[in-house]
Amino acid sequence: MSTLVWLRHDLRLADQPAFDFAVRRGEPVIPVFVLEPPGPWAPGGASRVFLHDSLAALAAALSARGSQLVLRAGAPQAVLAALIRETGATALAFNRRYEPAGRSVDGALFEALRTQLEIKVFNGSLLSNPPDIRTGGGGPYRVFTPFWRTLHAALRQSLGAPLPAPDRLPAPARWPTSLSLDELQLLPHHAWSQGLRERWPAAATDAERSLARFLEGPVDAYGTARDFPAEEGVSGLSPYLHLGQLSPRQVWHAVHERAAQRGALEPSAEELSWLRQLAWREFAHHLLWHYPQTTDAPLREEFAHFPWCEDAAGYRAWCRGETGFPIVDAGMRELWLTGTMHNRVRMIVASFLTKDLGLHWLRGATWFWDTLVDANLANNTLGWQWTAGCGADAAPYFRVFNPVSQSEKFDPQGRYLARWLPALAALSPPDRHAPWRAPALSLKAAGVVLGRDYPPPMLDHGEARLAALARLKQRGP
DNA sequence: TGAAATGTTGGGGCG
DNA sequence: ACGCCCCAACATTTC
Repeated sequence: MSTLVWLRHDLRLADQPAFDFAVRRGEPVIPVFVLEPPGPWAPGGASRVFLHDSLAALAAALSARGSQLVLRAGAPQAVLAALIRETGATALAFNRRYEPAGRSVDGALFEALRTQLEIKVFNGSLLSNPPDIRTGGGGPYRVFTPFWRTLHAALRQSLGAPLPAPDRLPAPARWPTSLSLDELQLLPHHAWSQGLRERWPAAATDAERSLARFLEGPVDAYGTARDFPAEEGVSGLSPYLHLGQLSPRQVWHAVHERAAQRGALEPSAEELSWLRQLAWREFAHHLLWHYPQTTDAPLREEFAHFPWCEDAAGYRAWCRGETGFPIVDAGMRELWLTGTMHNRVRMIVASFLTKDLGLHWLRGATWFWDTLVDANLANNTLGWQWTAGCGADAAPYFRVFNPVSQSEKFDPQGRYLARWLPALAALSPPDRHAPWRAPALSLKAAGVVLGRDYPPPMLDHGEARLAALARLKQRGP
């Protein structure tokens, strides 16, 4: 007699509906993580590293509460069926996941095992269950703003307080065998991952600390500061929201608590502009739930046969941060070194890939998938389709970012550029945005030789923009 | 959650 | 005083 809790994107103890159910049930609780065989959109390199550290942190938190984390590998249905036999478990609890591959695994597993034991499925990673948010006509939303209005109204009605973490988890008399964390082989053999491991400590307490820091002050300037990648203007919570060190409900609740503490009935405009970003995450999952094919296919039909370019050398330069456009290269190097990129810069590099280089948005999505610590299929899909213009509520086709003016506008002091492109740090801030335009004397004084210390621009943005507009204009059936 | 081209306005220099 | 040009600053349109 025991309860299995199958963990996936909910690696925490607080506000964890599956754990809450299991503890209330009063029988021994066996937390288990199953490393699944690779399939489409299986976690990429950076995600696996973060998963490794996250599992280690969760195991530590569990053992501090008299429990353990059981690690297994294989197809979940077979693995859990075996575990049920070994432990005599009478119930299985887990929190829903929303990406297509996970849904089909979970659905088949539910049907196969439901006759053997009680199975409870909860919502642990979203503020709302996708099928519950509907337009007046009963269909899914495809535009963000009306989605946000409806979601906000629904949460005002029904979102409860987060569940407390259990003090202790009742342990079974005998623990089932577990693989060691190293046996999951989530870490690469080379040393690349050290930077991102330092940048992203993986415990739930680390996530809570980040949230607290953000609510300490930065949230009050979020609306404008969030656009400046050199500032500490964003929360940096996305990896934790992805693996579940923090639940969106905890975040929502913390903001409302903050407002209540100063006697306000509603969050401030700045606080709301941040919660709005959390709603974009909801919207992405809502779309992926209703349009599961969009991980690989454009949501808008007229893009099905779009003439994307082939440019292997261009793609390589983009990936490596060697395009010669500093804001693009700085972002791509931040990504490689830390496993994240500031959101403003994500839009700029994505526009460069899909518009200036004309490459298929899936090329970008795939690279992000492998390198982002916060890689999340719903967010990644929405973001790339939005930029490419083929998604829901997408950027109009003519919206092409100018990498130089964006850099001048959002990194006016060139501090972000200098941080990630040390070769340009000796240039005066105005010269960093477009070093090929800098006076020869300035380059000389800074000891910068284009082509040696930093590449010349790989294309002419003005021409690339016109070519992109021409391709986009004549798209369609 | 763009940018560039084009249009409009108004101040100032100047003959 | 007046008309003319230039151009910055801002607004509108177009891609």
